[in-house]
Amino acid sequence: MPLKVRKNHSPKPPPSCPLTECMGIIGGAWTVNVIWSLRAGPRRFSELRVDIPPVSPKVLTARLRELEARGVVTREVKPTSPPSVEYALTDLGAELVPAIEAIVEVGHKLKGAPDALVANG
Amino acid sequence: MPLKVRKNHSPKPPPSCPLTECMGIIGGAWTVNVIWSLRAGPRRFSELRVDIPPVSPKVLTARLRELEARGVVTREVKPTSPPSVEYALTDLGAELVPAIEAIVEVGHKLKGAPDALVANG
DNA sequence: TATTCAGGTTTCCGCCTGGTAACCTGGGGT
DNA sequence: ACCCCAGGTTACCAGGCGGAAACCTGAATA
Repeated sequence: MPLKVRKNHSPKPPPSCPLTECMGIIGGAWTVNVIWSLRAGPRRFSELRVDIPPVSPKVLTARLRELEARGVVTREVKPTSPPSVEYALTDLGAELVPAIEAIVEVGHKLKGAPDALVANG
Repeated sequence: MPLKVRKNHSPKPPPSCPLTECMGIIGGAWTVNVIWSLRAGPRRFSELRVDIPPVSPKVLTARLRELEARGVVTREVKPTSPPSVEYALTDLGAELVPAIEAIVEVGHKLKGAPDALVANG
């Protein structure tokens, strides 16, 4: 038996790099899509699910909670029946929108074929 | 025995979303750091390793190959001895720099504590 | 002959991430 | 009495993704 050492041994080397730190957030699956979806105004949980069909409720919840904890989005429960929950970008979150716009822009121009590797002399 | 189905079954559902597609690239570990490191001019493999100490050669190679295949960086072998290899951003790659700048900007302002989650009623 | 140096490649292995599916809560409608 | 809806939560599970370490090539240098 090889003795598994838990990796939570020390509190973790600080990223100390704002780039790495921020990528730790927006790097999660569907995170940028959520922010993108919120750029035009507040949106409810189930609306986000429609905007981003492949996201599962589990992951969507996880992303929204992370973004809320980091101050990127707000969460507001409306006392309707059934209660609905609105998510919106904070000012901080709004700062990410131009970044994501640039990413989308590049996305449009990307060559889609990783197979192009083999074809070039 | 539960019958493992290979996932390469069909050529893959097209991302069809430029955002998701582009995140597929820059989402890889250290990718943004590489682009960030190249923003001020061309850089050799071992210089990048110095710029980004925690990156392993395996991963650095993988990232550079991907970025090259997608037209984000160029790779040029200089016939010195030993031969050195210079990587540089393409025009397309340069488009990502402002995006990454915005990400860095947000990174500076992020609250660092995910543990803040538990403390709230 | 051995070493160094650049720029990788290869193998192995563990973790974390994300997908799937089932379940939950509470009020309102019929 | 029952179901539905919103907005989740939970348990389980696979595999991809990245870290670590060892190895490789060819020319120049000691």
